[in-house]
Amino acid sequence: MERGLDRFFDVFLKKESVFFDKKTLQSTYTPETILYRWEQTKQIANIVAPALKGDKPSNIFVYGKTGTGKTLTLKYTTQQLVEAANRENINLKVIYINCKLKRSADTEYRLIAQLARELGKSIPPTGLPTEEVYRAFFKALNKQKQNYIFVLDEIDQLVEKTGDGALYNLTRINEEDTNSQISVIGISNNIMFVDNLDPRVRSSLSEEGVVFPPYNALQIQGILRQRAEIAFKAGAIGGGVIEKCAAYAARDHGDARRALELLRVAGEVADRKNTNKITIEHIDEAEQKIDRDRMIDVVATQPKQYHLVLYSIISLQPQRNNNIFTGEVYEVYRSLCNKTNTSVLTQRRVSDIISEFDMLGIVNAKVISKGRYGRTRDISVEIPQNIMPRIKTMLEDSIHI
DNA sequence: GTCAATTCACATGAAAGAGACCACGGTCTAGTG
DNA sequence: CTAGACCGTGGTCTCTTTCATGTGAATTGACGA
Repeated sequence: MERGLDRFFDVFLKKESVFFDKKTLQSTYTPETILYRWEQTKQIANIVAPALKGDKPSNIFVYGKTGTGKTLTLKYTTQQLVEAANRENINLKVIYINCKLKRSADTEYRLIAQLARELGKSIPPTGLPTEEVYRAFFKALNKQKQNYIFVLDEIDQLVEKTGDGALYNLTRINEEDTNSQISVIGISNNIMFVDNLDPRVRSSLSEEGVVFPPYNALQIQGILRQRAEIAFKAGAIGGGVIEKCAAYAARDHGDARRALELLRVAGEVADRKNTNKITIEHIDEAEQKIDRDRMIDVVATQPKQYHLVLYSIISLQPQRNNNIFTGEVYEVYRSLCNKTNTSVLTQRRVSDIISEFDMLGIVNAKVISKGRYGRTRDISVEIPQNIMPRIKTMLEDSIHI
């Protein structure tokens, strides 16, 4: 036994890998040059440049689908700006905040608390009135004369969840008598969200707008090549591999992040198969693997009640051949709850849970009208057959059947 | 046969409640000089 | 006298319930041809 494991590790260590340095394929990696985004970089630089003279730059609204380089470009541009400001001895601070991160900045309280923390205040995660946090925040702003740029990533998430109150207050700070001036750069991948904004917030936030169009297939190829040069050993990429990765991603609204992930996983697949060249087949496999892993992960991290609902849907699937209605799901769910001694949620809630599964892509739930026989959701399961057994046992484990 | 009214089975929205978690200020207690 | 334990109040946040309102087409039933 021990000998066998010895050999295993030996083999593992000696095993050739197609990778040279994987990190360039990770989404956190910042390349030295950002491809195909010169136009946007220039625009943003132009808008924020007045900060170097101590003026307040206009607020910016940045829009673009996921994986179009928004965050990357913005981080790069603001970093350059800060460096320039330091050279000129200008007081300028850029604070980047991602509003989507759970328990970090996804509510008004947490956003302001996070900002205040960045300014050196220590704010408890909860327990204080929001006003109190605002006071602390303003005090920190006023402590010294300084210009701030707040970059709020995924700002649409914040507004969707908690309204535009925080933005309203932020954009109004300059009207008040403060030592510091602040500019807000809002990043969103949803254009429609500005429509639901208070008109004052909207006009103030979108003083300037910058749009990040999706990459086309050729551009994605360029990006992949740039990264692959460092990520893989020479000759590790078979013919047509880059092209195929790019094609997959371009089909899906030009998401470069997806393309990079695809390439990385394809490399891992190749490694596992002990080949030293990535081929087109590996990409197909990688694509499936990504989808499967993602779905398994999503299901696994749902809470128990969700598992009960999903299990109800899945157990209805064979007999009803994918024409499952909310009422039926609820019936099964209720008896399941009784069987497993779990508290029963209302149908209202279960209805919401089902639509959340829909959004996660685990089921497809379309609202249909059956005329005289009412309105309901037409639910069908979207879990691929080859991972169904795993999902099922996972659910059964979770709900103790 | 045609057309408007009816009706079903939920969907969808808004508001409020429950419970977990937490800060703050005041009061109590025990230890110290 | 003071530091720390303890408690009540009031705050946020998530998940949930309650109450109210909306909705689209199959069905129904009145009507006229």
